[in-house]
Amino acid sequence: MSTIEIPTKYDPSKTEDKWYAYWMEHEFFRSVPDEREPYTIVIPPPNVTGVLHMGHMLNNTIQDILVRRARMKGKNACWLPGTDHASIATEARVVAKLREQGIKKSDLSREEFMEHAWEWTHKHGGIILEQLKKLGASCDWDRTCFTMDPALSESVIAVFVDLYRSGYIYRGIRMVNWDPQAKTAISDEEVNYKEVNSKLYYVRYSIVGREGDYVTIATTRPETILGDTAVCVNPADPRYEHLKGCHVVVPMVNREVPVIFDPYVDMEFGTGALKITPAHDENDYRIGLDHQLEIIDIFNDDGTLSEKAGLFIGIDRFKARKLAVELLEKEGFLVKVEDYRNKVGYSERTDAVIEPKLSRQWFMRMQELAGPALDCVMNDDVQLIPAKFKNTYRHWMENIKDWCISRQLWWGHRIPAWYLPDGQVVVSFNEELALAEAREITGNEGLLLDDLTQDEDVLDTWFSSWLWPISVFDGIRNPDNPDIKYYYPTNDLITAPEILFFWVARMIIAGHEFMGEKPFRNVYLTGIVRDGQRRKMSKSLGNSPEPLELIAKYGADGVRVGMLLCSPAGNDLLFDNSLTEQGRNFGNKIWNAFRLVSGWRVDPKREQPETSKLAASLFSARLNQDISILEDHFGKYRLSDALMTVYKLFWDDFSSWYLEMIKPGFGEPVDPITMAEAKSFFEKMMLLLHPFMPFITEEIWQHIGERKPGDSIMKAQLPDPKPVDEAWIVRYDQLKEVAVFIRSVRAEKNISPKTSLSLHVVAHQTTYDPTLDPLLIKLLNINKIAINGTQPEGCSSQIIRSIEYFVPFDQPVDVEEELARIRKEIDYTRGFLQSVEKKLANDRFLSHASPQVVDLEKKKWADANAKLTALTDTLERLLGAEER
RNA sequence: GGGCGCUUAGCUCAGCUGGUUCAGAGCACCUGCCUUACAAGCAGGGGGUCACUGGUUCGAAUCCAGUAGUGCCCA
Repeated sequence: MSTIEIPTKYDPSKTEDKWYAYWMEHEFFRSVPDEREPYTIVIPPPNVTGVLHMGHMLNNTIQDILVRRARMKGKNACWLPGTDHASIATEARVVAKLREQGIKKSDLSREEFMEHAWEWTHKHGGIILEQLKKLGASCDWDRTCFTMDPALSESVIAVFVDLYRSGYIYRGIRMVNWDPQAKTAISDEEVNYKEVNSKLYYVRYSIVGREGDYVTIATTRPETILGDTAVCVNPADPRYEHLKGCHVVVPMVNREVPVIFDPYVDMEFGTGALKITPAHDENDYRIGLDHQLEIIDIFNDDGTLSEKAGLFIGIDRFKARKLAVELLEKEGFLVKVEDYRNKVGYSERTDAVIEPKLSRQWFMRMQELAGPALDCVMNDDVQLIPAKFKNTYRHWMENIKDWCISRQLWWGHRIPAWYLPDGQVVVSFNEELALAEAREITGNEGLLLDDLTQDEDVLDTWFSSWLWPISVFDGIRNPDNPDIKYYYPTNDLITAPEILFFWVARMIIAGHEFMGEKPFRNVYLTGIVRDGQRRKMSKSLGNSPEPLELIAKYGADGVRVGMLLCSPAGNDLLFDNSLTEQGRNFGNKIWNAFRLVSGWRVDPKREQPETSKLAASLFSARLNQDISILEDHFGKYRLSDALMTVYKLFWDDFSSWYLEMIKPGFGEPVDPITMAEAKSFFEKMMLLLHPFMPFITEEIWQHIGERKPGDSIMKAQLPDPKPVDEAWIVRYDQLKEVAVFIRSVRAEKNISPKTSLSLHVVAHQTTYDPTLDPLLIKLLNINKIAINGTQPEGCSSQIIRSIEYFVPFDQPVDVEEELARIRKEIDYTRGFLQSVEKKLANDRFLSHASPQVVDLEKKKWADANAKLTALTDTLERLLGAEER
């Protein structure tokens, strides 16, 4: 093959789809339990409503790298994909879509609505997984799961029944975060608090029996005055001592309510008097319970005011706030209004302002279950990467609250609880079993299915995803099946720190509770993808590139490299297109190296030149060294560093050094041994790069050796780390330094690379190793190397590790400049030598420091001393030259 | 308000249990090159009081305390 046939630019669009189809066709992603060691990742299931965004790109690139690497290390790798039904988000989408068609949810029966929802899911649910294929994701697609698949749904119901029967699940009245738009309770974790500009209204309440006397309270929510059932002050507050036993009149509704005393009230805030609305504030509710206050719920489920409010009935809460302020002002109760900044909770799903609301919900007791889940993270049985998240994790687990698991929605797993006519509840796997149980507990054999009413609510989506690593292998229903026994516990979980608590922690809890074993060994927490201004990338901000367009422009390999270059674990990554550009450029570099090698003509009779033999020894040593470094980086999940290691290995050591060393002269053929070595090195590097850049490496791997149909780089084994020959590494580094010296001399003195130079070498207090001389001659256009001869006139010199190198040239030397440079170096070396001598003369250093450190200092002294001698020699020579 | 983390080159970050000439990498920048794989490239180069102050130590970017700035979690 000649270079003319291969284009000079690599075009990913010509290879990526082709190889993905090939991998699929040959089922290389498929995993079936066998005798090999398993390596398992379950995907964090994206929402069915979702489309691929930059966060997914990062997250799935990392998963694919780990899976592909494990596969190439001989493990039976299984990456299990799937999606999540996302109750609130999906239901909101479906409701919105129906509304567009003029259909109201309330006009539909539950069954009809579910049909629409399923239709929507079937149409859109798989999109994101299809997009992942463009990225090169090597998931076992045959195992794709959905949280509402029959098997997974049954698992969820079974777990609910089990936990109910063992007393962990209960029904209770609590203050919940109510989303009036979605008309459902949501969990604490789904509330985003944002700081907003609001107003603090000062309102006075007249005191019963004391005409003209008032107590003034401050509130940000004057509309909730309608639900006030007390005014509270701190018992230690002297300003309000006289109110003991008094009642006040709630403005607008003219309700008489007591003044109560509770140390909860902050005397510094506002006026020190607090209005109490037990139905609409968590703390007020608690105070209300303590003081046995009346509870008046003034809101409907949609956030409008209810009849209980007495005023503004049917009006939205924000509109009602305005009206309340107007009314208060008109009636003379409004004292003043101040600007105020406070934090307001918004629904993560609908962005509606959360309304704290009392309601009857299903809860799960968490404290006891959390114990093992906390321990296993603290003792690294489950390892968090980076470990800094252990602190946050502990803090949360030690203060864990009961989990509100019911949602007032239709889309999701309906709570398997049935109510009897007398209000009793039975929890069971299905209607029939529930009926049987109902008959048993009531003793009424005449009960019929129609007498039972199933709970209307569905379960929190996390109540199914917390089982994900188990239920995808059917471990809840069939704990002894071969899949769960083989793949569980999984190895790595790759996810975002944002869901450490409400997903990761709960999975760990579920793992211990239902499997008696952690669900995964390592949790790699990725950063958040941000733009250059550190803003989170989002659709609404419009600052996020469209992932598929990026892939089309730079290739999946380029995008993968770009994502990874800026993503140390746990750190946010500031994404910029220039990074993907760097990734694309790297692909092009690989491509052109391939063009070069594949363009060489082999002459089978040609002997291998000494230079190529040396080059192989050097590169082989470096390769082995980097393979070990890679092992280390992967072991610590430093994927960015791992990539950078291979990046530099390929670009610098392989392309810039090795290929230049073995490159045949223009028009000349290459010998068969060198060609074979070059191809073998190239192939090894494709293997090392494959997890990062699956497509280009497959393309080149297929061309660089003899392949049969069905062969793939995916099935090849990664090279194992071998002992590194340090002697070659030392020679290699010395060679590089000498080369840089000679090149900079050429650059400074404007000497063309075509002009041949001679090199003079003087070894100071050491022996010169001439092994690599042939390479110096070839790489740097040197015509001869003179060792320890007379020092030539008119030359540049440099000392590299006690060896002094001289490059003579025809032009006159600027002696003054040389002298200044040498003197500067002498000063520096003297200073350094002195600091070392000071250490060595210090008894306390000698007695405290370890022997290795002392030896090291002695060696530093010897090296510096040798260098100083050489520098002084040079100085004297230059001074001599100047005198003449 | 409580808890946790961070601050190293213009940018993004490494720097493991204090000890090489320890101050690093990539990108960006500057200079010179269309050298027969690659200008999506090649060669060379500049750039930092390791946030500040104090302490421990023979020795501190590294350990400790305080200060300032900044971020996250919880309330």
